[in-house]
Amino acid sequence: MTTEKLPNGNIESAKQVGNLVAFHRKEQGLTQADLAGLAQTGTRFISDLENGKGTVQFDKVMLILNLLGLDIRITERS
Amino acid sequence: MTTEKLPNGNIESAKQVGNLVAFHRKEQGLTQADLAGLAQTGTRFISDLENGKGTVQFDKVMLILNLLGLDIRITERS
DNA sequence: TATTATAATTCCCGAACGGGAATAAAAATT
DNA sequence: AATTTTTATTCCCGTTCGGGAATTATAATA
Repeated sequence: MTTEKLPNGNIESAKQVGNLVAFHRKEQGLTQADLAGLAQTGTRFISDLENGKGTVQFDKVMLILNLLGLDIRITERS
Repeated sequence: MTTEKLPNGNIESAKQVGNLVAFHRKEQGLTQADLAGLAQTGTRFISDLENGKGTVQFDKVMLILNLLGLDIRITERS
């Protein structure tokens, strides 16, 4: 897997979100199966998400970010 | 339509995103058809999104936010 | 209030999500 | 290197998205 830098600024792609999810999941010592269990979803969804699949459902993404203690903020472009 | 306050802080629901989209779209003098055209999608998707449908596709949501000049930022919960 | 513009809802339906389970691949640990 | 754990990929298949178009409802303007 190509190690990509984590986005410090704005999110521009689903792949960046996937990287964030994978990073913070591991940071908390969780496997994909763990996170899938917490989110009441399947491991395939977690895998898809972490690999940057853009067509995943929006609310599921929000749920995962929430479970990992990540906040989403939307602001006007400066 | 119930006028709801726009979220100043973190996004917690798809409905909040929908409110943001609707607000900024109108602010820029765009109709749903206009925005749908820009995003190469249909008016039904815009309507669904603005009404808080959570199962819309993640990358489409990002595209719309982008087109409206809105930035997405994901940070660790303080 | 009448008229017009905009938005929401419904229908049909092809395309694709996503769960579960199994397998393959990759990573980690000893 | 061998074993074990974790992750990725594939399959089957029910469910649902989402486009287009038409209709209904709502909002806006004269």
